[in-house]
Amino acid sequence: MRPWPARIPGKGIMDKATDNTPRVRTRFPPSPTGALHLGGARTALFNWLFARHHGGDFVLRLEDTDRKRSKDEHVQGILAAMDWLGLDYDEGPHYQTKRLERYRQAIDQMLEHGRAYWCHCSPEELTKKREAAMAVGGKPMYDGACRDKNLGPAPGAVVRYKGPRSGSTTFKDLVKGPITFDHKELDDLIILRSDGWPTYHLAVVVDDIDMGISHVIRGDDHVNNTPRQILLYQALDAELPQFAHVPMILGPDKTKLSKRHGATAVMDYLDLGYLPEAMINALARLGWSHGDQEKFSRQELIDYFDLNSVGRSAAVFDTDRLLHLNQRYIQESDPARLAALLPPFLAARGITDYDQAVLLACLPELTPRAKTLVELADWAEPFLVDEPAMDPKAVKKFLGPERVPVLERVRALVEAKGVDHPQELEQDIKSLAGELGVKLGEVAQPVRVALTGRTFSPGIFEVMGILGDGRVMARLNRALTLASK
RNA sequence: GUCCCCAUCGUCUAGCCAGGUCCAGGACACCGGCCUUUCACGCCGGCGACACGGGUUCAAAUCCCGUUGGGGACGCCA
Repeated sequence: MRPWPARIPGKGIMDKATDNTPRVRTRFPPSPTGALHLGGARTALFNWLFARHHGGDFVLRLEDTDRKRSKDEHVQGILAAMDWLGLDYDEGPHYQTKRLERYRQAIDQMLEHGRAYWCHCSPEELTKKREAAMAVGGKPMYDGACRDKNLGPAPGAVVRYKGPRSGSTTFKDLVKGPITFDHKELDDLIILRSDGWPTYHLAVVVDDIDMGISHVIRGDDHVNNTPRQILLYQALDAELPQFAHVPMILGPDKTKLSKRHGATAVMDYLDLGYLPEAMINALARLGWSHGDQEKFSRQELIDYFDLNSVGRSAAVFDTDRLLHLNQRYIQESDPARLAALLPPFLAARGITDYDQAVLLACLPELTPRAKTLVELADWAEPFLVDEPAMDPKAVKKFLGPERVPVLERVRALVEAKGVDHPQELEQDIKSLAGELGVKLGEVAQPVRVALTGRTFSPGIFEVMGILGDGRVMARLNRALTLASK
């Protein structure tokens, strides 16, 4: 039995007066200390899907209380990545740095109720204690030195939450089931830093309370934080949201995905020639499944997504699967859209001035062959430049003097009939091969190299049709010159 | 070290909650074949897993316990 209704109609559809079910509201709270990476993107996607599935709201919040590492360029990058993936938000972005007063007020409230206290321990002392505890094989926890000293504010002082010393906290994780932590495992965490800014734990809880978040869906690495945060909700006399912890995304070596695993930022994949829908699909299937279905449209994802189908174990991000998905999405993409996406990839190869009509015409022949936009640009190159680069190996093998007679016969055929009727041309060239007593390949390969400079390409008759009489003749002549010497 | 979590083909996973229909299904990758003017696409086939040990049961991939292995968390980062 799900703790929330299977279906909550969208905004304005249901009469609010009769709807006493709290509205589903999820959030994605990245910290702008780096680019949006795959794990974060998937967390964002799951929150987005959950909200969309239930007709609720998706809130974006930038957790920028780490004044040293937060950078505006990173918030721009994160916003761009969200946009690329099509993860639109109903609210935000909110910035924690703009809510400082509210955090201080919450901390004051806890101080007044005796649920927090000032601590004057120095970072150095704490580090020393932590190391000492580790050395003896214990869990490095704050020993509560200032807990009962009744200290007041002072330069360098911090505020700590005064947690229970006994008992335990249990929460029902929507993905993992019930999880219990003994309070003895928890120490008095800092909620206000000496620099006057709140810490993550305090800010996240206050924000989620204020923003009416109903479901906190986040990475596995936060399970340990959950009991501490639940205690904070209670210290603030607030209602608890539901928690769902999705498993980590691992690198090929099965450790937490990080920069050393290569392309881990979402936007890396834009540059690598991936389509956002392929990325979305791949991310969705990492840890979540819907029977044996592998490929999902955005709407299907929204319709089918549910936390019950999220797996409990960590998963390795498999770029081969992403690549395969990308290929399939490219195959079914509208040529016009692909043509619009291609310029940067073409430009990377020095192709900036080309015939748009030719691009559009060759795309249908190219999409079954390209797995990425980078590859697609590579396949398109011979069609878009005046004189395609000739692969030396291909020339050596197929454009020697012995090929001159064949090429001349082909040139004569093209000259006589043109390339507007590929089928007829195909028949003629097949007859030619028959007449010469050779296999079609003996004719086709030299022609292919002549036309594209490479030994592989779409069918040569298709190539001719796309190139048109003029270009075909020019390339045939060029090849003949090359073969003659 | 302590705490928490996890455990089905190389990888992503279905099946597990409601035990038998599973000598475990799909997908990616890989291998072979077909198609074929090249390269692809497509199609057909192959390889390949219930971590281990106990228990419960007529029956366990499915339930319980333990072991082992892996991951995560232990910050005035989030």
